Amino acid sequence: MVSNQKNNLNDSQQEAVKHPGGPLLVLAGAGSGKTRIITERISYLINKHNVSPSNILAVTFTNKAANEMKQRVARLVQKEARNLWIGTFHSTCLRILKREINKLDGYSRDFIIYDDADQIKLIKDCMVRLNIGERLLSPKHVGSQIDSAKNKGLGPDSSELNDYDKRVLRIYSLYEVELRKSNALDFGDLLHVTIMLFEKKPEVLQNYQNQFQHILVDEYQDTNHVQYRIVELLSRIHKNIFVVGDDNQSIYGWRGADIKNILNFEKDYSNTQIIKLERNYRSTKTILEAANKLILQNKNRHDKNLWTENATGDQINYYEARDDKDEAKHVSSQIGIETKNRGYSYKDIAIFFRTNTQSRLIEEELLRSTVPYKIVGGTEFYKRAEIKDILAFLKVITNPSDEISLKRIINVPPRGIGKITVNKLDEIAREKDVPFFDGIQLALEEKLLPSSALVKLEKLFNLLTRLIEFPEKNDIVSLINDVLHKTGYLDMLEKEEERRENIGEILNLAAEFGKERDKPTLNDFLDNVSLASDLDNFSEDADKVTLMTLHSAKGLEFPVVFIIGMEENLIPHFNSTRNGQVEEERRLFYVGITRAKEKVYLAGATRRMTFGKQQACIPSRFISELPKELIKWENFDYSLMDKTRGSKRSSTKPISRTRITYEKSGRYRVGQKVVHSSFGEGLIKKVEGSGDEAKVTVFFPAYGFKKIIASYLE
DNA sequence: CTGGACAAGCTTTTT
DNA sequence: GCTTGTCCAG
Repeated sequence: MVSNQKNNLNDSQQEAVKHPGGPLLVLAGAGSGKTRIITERISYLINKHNVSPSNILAVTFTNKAANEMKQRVARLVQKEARNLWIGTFHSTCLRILKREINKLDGYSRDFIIYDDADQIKLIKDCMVRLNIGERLLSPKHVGSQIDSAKNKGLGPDSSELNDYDKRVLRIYSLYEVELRKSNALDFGDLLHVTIMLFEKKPEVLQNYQNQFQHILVDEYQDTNHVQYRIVELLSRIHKNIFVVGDDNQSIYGWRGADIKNILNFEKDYSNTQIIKLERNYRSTKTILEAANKLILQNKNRHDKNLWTENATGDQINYYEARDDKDEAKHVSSQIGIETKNRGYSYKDIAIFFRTNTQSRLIEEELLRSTVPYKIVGGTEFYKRAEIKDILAFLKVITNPSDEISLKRIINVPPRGIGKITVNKLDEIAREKDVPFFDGIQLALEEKLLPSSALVKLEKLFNLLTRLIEFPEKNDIVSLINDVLHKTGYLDMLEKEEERRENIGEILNLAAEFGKERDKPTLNDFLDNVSLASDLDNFSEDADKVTLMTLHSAKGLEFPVVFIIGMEENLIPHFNSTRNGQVEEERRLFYVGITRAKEKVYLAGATRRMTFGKQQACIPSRFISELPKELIKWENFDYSLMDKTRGSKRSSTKPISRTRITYEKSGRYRVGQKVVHSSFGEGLIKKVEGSGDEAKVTVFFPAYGFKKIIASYLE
């Protein structure tokens, strides 16, 4: 938080904090003190209006934001802030379901949560059973279809899913049956089943409606339909719904977030008051002006005009790198300059990118130049095989019905139970209509398998039963240790230093969890882990450069921000240009720029390794949407004018390929009509160079003049 | 049944 | 370039 705002709220902010009640929409621009409004509002309600903390529900978008909010409120409030309901939609719904879900037929409170990897596995199993080949229908696609149905609150039998592929619907139906059998909920279920509960058990809904006298929602622009309904249902009695958001920062459309929720708020709630926060306390005038001009290109938005009294500050730097390696070197050397000559600490600096894979080269370069960094998200800790294995053991222990987890560990470490045995067990379980685990027991009792298999299965069965009977009074740490030793998992990792370290990390997590909770149960621990993400462990204390995706960057701020990969097909991402989601990509870039307090560095490359192949790239259209005078162009024309490089490169390539590109670029001449994948149809105005590196200047009616690498044109 | 060798497919973004 | 899946010899 910027110091000039530390103690005093401005008029609009005060108006929001002291809002008398009823629906309120706070349209808060980037850096206008959004989160602060919510914390101040909560403490105002508690301190000045004597509202009990347990009657307040505050929903945020990430666990990190929730934790931060809890801490800030705790500092402002005398009373027990612990009773506040602060969390993400998912964690809030989880909390409700853990108390109430048994009131719904077919659900029990000791359910476990399936993450998306578990979800995909289960979908694959279902597809095999339904004889639907993965070639015809990708499980991932099916998964996103199911998610999107759940985000709309639609079950597999819903008539509103008529336009869905029939096969997807059959998979969805079976998938639901299997989820119930495994006593598991997927991420979408946490919200979807909560709505079902509220609809089928009005008395449960009423309890919560009465309890939550005040509901506050942060990042309202990112709510999807189910989330919208949850909030709407819960606020019906007291109608004190206080939402804060910025439509310009809506970046989760792909997850079902509906920007209409914020655009139509005043239509949805009668007597809505709207307050706009347009003063930015974060960024320099330069950064803000660039961001404002950029977002002006979007049609679908509330009118806002962000302004600041901060200094003008430095120009925005744009560096056009030769290739992705050069880009990484540039970032790393600029970090060196900023820290050594300009007094910035490593923790003042962040590097944002569109896709997680982009981080690798940067990491390598930072390692080489010994710049300390931390990476948020990416190949997440919780996705590592050894972590998933241990968690699978724990899930089976707390919930033996969990088929996906049981199948994961049935032969880990290798104990001679292979595919054939598993398939037979599958058959047995399905024939007798019992969960997979009971199928094992049945096979043992009735000797339904060859004795060699039965011996191995019995060993495993006894091992698991012993672990399941592990007395509750023992803590989770010793349970994990027990799993590690008795299953032989630790022996298996004898030579795998890094994996053992990760195992150590999960032990630390369990120990910490044990300390935090009064009576920590295994099930709670697993819930906690399922909803946790790397983002939560992000700590501002360590003096390290932060690396993360543009999506994870939302809600954060840094004095110096680097955004890399400023190229067409990366931002806007390839998939978004075709689906007409360019506005959302623009908002994403907007989010990135507005994280910066003082300096913005943009970088893009003319060549980049994708799929293990060098690919030509052209600058992102968003670069040309920034006011030219605010930008310091570094190296911009370098790649276009450097002729030696072009000949050098083509000489290292196989002759046949060079010849082909020669012929291709030789096709182009001034006045010719060409088609580009992103810019559409255009007219050639100038041709420079030849071969692979030929540059063609093309006029596109919608985008103006562009210099393009010949091989990029159709 | 295991493990190694090879092929295929793949990349948005996250709770 | 990396990860996951498949095939085959042992």
